[in-house]
Amino acid sequence: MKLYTKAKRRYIYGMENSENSYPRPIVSVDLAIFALTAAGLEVLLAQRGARPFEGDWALPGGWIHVDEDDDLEAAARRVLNLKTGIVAPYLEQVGVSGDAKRDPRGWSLSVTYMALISPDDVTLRHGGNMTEAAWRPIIADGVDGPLAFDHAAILKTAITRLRSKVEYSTLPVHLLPHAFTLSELQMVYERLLGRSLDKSAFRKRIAEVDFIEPIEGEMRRASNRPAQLYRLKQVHATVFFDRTI
Amino acid sequence: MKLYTKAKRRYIYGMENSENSYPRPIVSVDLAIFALTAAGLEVLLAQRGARPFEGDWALPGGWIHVDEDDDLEAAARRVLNLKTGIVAPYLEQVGVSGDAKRDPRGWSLSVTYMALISPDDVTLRHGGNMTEAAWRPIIADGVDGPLAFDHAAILKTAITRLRSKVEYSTLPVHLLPHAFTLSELQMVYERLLGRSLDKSAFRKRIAEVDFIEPIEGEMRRASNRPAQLYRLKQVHATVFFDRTI
DNA sequence: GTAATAGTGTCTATCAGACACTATTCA
DNA sequence: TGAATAGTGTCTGATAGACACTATTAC
Repeated sequence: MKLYTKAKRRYIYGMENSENSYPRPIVSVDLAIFALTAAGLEVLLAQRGARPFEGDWALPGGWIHVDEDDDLEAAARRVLNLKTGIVAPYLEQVGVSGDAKRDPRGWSLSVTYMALISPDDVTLRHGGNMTEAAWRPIIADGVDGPLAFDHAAILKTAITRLRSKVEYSTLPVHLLPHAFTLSELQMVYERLLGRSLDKSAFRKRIAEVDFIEPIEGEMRRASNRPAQLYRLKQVHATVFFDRTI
Repeated sequence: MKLYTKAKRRYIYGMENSENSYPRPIVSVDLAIFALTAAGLEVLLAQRGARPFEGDWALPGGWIHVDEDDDLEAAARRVLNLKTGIVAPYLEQVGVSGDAKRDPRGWSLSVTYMALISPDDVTLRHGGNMTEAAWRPIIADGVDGPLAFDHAAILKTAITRLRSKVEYSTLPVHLLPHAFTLSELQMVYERLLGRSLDKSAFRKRIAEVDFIEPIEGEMRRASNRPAQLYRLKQVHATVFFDRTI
């Protein structure tokens, strides 16, 4: 899709410093929202209600509202809240995808954020240019079936990022609700990694990075020994181990 | 800088699916180009020859040329070649910075790439909207003196990314020329980390990740025992250690 | 008491790093 | 031979992980 001839582009280029009339790419913010449910790791997808790719599934996203969003992260948080009702989850920029062909409307950018949420906290919403939203299980490096735009590639990048951080960081804690036990935290790691961990070694590792604290007097009770409930010490500090969990 | 009233924006929003006439942010591609010289780790800066921030120093960058650049990385490579003459160095997307205020011309995005190059390979060039280019030493988390836009923050992110990868990956090899000795590679790590490494342990680590190979028959000669020269096995495969180097 | 899970202690095989050693060139 | 750096071997203190143990609740 060639909007300008080279000569025309050069002319505009010469003006860029005064008025910046250089042709601008389209920019959207898209989210890979992950949750760990009974079915395993899942991602939230939205069915598109408008062209292009009408009826196809895609990562939920939207345009930047230049008069409303202070910055990129604010735009991502707005989209997240619009789709899930969640206000303050873990949100991390994954990267940008941009080329001439990913969107038939022209040269476009997608700024991708990854969100980790607890399924308990979500209220799915839809509207705007999406007709439906649904959780879809992660299989291998993506989901079953095609996605709109280059969202399959974007999702793969986000999954890779998530998996690599599971091995080396405290990031998975954001998939749990506010209060959780050490056994629950260990299970999150085990399910994401697909292997079992030694309880003693796991607790040693968690203790030495010191990112959670017991909630005084609060216990998870069942028909066995009660378990201490923990919470994050500081919500936004992801700690990295110097080796595998 | 409010270009549209809320009502106006909503009207345009309604059209987005047919013609995407939603207001678009400005997008630039900026580079943090690192090299390890006699003076230490340095970054290439360009002095701006046009408003805004005329005369200030900035990361070299440019606009996306929608009729010329196939994708974001192509745009970054074009800018890199324009400034340094280098064709195929290590290039990695660091992230996007975007908000309403970083550029006085309006809501803008900067897609940042980090490049690692060998100082031997560079031929500095300037022209276009930059008057001069210069290598500036990295001090702590940035350079001495202010930078245009939010480039100081962007540079800080790139430096952090580089430092974290030095500890855990084979990435520093890209700061060396095509052929290098193991002692030279170790020195690169030592200078970047600011601490000395044990030769035996270092070589064990390098050997086990298997990313370089000896160049048959080629040796670095001086007035001592000659050293085997090595090269990267596959240029674009950065290997990660499962612990600190 | 039993069942079930929480939480802790100990022992060992492994290995990263310290250090010393040998190798190979030039002058 | 001496100087200088390349390259290798060995030993040990630290520790990750295996495994067994104790603790505390419901019933």
